[in-house]
Amino acid sequence: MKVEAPRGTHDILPSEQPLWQHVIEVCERLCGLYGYRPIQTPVFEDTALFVRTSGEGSDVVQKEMYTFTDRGGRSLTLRPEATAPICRAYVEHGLHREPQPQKLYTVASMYRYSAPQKGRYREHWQLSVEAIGSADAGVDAELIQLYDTILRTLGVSAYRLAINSIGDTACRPAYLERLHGWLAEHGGQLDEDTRTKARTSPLRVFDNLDAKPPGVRAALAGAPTIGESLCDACREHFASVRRLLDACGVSYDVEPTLVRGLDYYTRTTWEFVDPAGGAQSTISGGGRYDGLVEEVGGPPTPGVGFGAGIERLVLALEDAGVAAAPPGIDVFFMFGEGADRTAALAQMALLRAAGIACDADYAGRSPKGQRTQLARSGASGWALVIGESARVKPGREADEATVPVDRLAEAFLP
RNA sequence: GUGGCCGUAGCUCAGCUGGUAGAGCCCCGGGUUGUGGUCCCGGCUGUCGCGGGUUCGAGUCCCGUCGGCCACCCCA
Repeated sequence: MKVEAPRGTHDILPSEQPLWQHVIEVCERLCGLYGYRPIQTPVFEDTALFVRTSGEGSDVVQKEMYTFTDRGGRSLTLRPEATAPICRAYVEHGLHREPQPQKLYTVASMYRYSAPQKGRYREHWQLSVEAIGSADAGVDAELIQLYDTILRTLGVSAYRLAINSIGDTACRPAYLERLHGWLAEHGGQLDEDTRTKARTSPLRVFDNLDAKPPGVRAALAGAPTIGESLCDACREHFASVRRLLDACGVSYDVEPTLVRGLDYYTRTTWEFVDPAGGAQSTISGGGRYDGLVEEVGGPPTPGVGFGAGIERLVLALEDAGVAAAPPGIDVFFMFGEGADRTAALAQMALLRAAGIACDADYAGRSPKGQRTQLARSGASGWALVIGESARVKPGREADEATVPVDRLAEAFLP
C-alpha cells in the first residue's frame, strides 16, 4: 500500500529546514524585540467560535472549515485562523485583567479546505501577532512596521504594502446603505459577476477591478468608497496610522477598496503583497478588530493583529535568492580494520556531553565511502579508529596524531 | 467548487505517426587523488500515478479517478 500526504498538505524535509528555522527564528526574535510574548492555543476549537467571529457568510465558514464531531458529540473545527482562538484564550484566562494591551504572537498551523495551489495549502503555517486591549493607532502602526522589519531582516525587498480603513460600527452601516443604494441604482451598468458580489459581499464589488469590463470599471469609479464615508473618529485614527508609518519610514499605498475576508475587521486593514507571488500574492494580512473580544464573551475591548504565511514567506525568500546553511557537525568518526567500536562510541558520548557535535558511519561503508561521508558531513575534525588505537585530526588545520581509542576524546577537548 | 495544462527511476527529464522503457544527477562499490564531496570505471533502482476501455499489441489513443500546476473564487 502506497500512501501519500493528503491533498493540500506537505512535508517540510530536512533540506528545507534550515530556511524554515531561520524564518521562524527571525520572526520570534523580532516579536520579542517589539514586546510580544508567545502563546499557543489548541489546533481545534469549538466550531461556534469561528462561525461567530469570522461570520456566517464568510468564505471560510461557508466552504473552508475542517469540521468534525468528536466521540462526545461536540462539533469541533481545525483552526482556520489564529485571531479568534487567541481572543478566546484572552477572555478565558482573564488576560483582560492584566496590564493592557496584551501583546501576543504564535507560530502555528492553520487549516482551510480550499483548492491547493503553489503557495496555498490546506494545512499551512502562519505567524500570527495580536495586540489586544488598546485602541491606540500606534499599535496598528507598530504591527505593520514589525512585519515590514521582518521582511527586511530576512532579505525580502520586492513587496508592496496596501492599507485602508473600513470604518467601524459608527460609520460602516451608513456607508453600506449608501453603497447598496448606488449599486441598485446602477445595476444596469454592471456585469453578472459584480451584481452577484453586490448581493453576497457588497464591499467586494471593487475587487479585481483590472479584470472587469471597461464599462463596469468606469461605472464603479463613480461608486461611493468607504474611505470618503468614514466618521471623524475613524478618519482621525487612520490619519494617525499613516502619520506614524511615515515617521518610521514604512512606505505604503492607500487602497480605498482593500477589504478583508473576515467579518470581524474594523478600521485599519492592510496586506503585504509579493508581486511575484501570482494569484497567491498576499504574504501577510491583518487589521483592527475592535468588537471581537466582546463577541467571544469578554468586555468591550479593542484589538489589532495580523497573520503572515510562512510558506509564502519562504517562497518569497527563495525568489530573492536567500539561503540558509544547514548546521554541521564538528567531528566525524570512521572505522577501519578491527575497530573497537564500543570504546569509540563511548568517546563520542563524551564529546557530545562537552558540546561537540559528532557523527559516525552506521551504514558499514567502505573506507572510501566513509571518507565521502566525512566530506559530506562538513566536519572540521575526524577520527579514524583502527583496532585499539585511533588516528585523530582535531581540526582542519590541526596536526594528525595517534592516540589510544579510549582516550580519543581528549584530543578534541580544549 | 468551476475551467485549462500536466503526471515516465529518489530528483530533472527523453521516449517520432501505438510494437512490453532510456539519459543525467543522486546513491553504493572499485580505482585514482601524498589526505576530505575531484577524476575514471562499474552497479542498484521503474506495477510508465491508479482503474477501466479500444487494439493482435498502449508509456504512447479514449473514459474515469487521484495528485500537481495555472486561472477564477478566496485567502496566508
